[in-house]
Amino acid sequence: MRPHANTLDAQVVLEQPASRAASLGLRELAALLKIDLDGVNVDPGMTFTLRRVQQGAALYHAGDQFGPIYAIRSGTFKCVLLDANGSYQVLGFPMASEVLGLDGIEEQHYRTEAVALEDSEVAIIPFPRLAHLGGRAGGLQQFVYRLLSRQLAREHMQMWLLGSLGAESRVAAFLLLLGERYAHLGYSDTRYHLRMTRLDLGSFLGLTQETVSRALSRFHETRVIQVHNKELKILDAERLHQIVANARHSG
Amino acid sequence: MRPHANTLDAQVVLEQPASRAASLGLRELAALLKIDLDGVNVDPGMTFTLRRVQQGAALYHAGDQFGPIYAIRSGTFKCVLLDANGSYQVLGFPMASEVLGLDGIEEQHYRTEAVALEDSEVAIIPFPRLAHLGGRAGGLQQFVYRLLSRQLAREHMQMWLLGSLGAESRVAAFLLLLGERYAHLGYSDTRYHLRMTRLDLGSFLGLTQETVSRALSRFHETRVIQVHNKELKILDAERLHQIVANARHSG
DNA sequence: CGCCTCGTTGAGTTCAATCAAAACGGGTGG
DNA sequence: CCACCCGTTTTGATTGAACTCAACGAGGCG
Repeated sequence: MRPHANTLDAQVVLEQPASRAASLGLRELAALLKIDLDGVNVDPGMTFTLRRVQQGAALYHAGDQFGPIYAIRSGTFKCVLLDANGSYQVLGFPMASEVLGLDGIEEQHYRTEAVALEDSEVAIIPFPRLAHLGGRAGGLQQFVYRLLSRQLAREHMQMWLLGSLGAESRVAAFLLLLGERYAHLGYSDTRYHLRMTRLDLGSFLGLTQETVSRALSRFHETRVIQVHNKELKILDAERLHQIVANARHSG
Repeated sequence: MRPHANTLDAQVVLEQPASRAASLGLRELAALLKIDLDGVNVDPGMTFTLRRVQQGAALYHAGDQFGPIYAIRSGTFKCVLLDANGSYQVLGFPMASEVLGLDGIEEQHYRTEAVALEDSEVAIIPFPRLAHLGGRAGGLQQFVYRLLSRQLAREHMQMWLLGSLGAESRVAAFLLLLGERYAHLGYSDTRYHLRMTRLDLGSFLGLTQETVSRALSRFHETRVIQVHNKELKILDAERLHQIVANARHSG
């Protein structure tokens, strides 16, 4: 109908015998994801169930118990991070050959919501089962999975920060997050050393060094923080949280 | 000297007998990374070498052959994405208990540069060796590693886009990237369907729907693209690339 | 047909970048 | 110890880009 088709047509599967219609072999999955399995001994009998998702439906919701991850066979999704107060940040538009649900590994529940933008089809990859395979090295493998997942979650927060906060809110959020990280290491969360220059901080926050400096000065004047060079002390964490909540385009 | 110390002091290691000074056991590493290994059978003899990095030195450079990943034992780093034309984007400031180098797995070379912001210490995790463990399930494991790594690389690009491009550049970059993704799936890279609303696109790009719409209209007027609702055609990809190069604060 | 969401366009305003210059701080060498 | 230099930080004035508010047009669906 349209002059150009943009979906991997579901017919491909539908027209196959019914017995094969609802699953995918490991090699097919690897081909779909463009991952090379040469030299690896794989169980040829391993199959992955397919699942249809119609337009507007969510594959999983934020906060759902972590289960499988999903390889997209056809269609398009949007991945959305939902803020507490109802605002939302789109993190990406995964399409065929990409994977959904990876960010849930560490916390054991999905952190985002995946909504189909058109009728789509995904292969279900039972991640938990996968992770328990691999005998002696199994522990190490999970190790790394979690590290990677953690990193993903961190970057999602960063995208949220860059995508939906104004300049002062970004600086405020950064100060609070850095405090949390120091607290996690056993240090004070209200008094610490900024180890980076204003320029680096600006680059990280998507701001110029002047804007960063001005934000810090303003916070200092209003007694929210106390800052001298790289030495920083948070005086009113509550106010910082309020400033973060005053996002720019977030209602 | 300072009223509050913010570094995990290197003395902790230095003061131990020399034979133990330069390495870390698996359980210690897990503790450092705050990862639970309970119930997992681990090789207690497995150790990880420590490495010092002094302030200003790079642990690895962008483009280096991928080797180990690094767990930070003490200190602070900055992770920098270097653009072709010299501009740079800071992706994060990893500290103790976090991990460096994960984004290199998929492409087999590090995509970022990790510079120490203070004298620091890292544990070397020989990732390639790790990935080859795990017999029958080894293939699947690598499978997932790559997926995660890919995702990380994608989000780094997104952070670069949000952090250092102006509104029109963001839209232009998005259109080109989407074209590449469609090309990767075997479709036209110059003519495709936008499956998301302007609102979602705006959220993703850190812009309002109006700004997105205006950018598209402008591109349409100047014959760079042709757009009607969600139907899109790129007429002058070269010009789009130029627009992306005209970043806002980029060097 | 009427409703509703989505998209476009315009006018006015705000916020952060830019340009410019001065103050500061740490390090070096006289 | 002081003078100097460098990179960093701060502050000010101005500009411009993107947001906001508001209205209208177009398409989809019951």
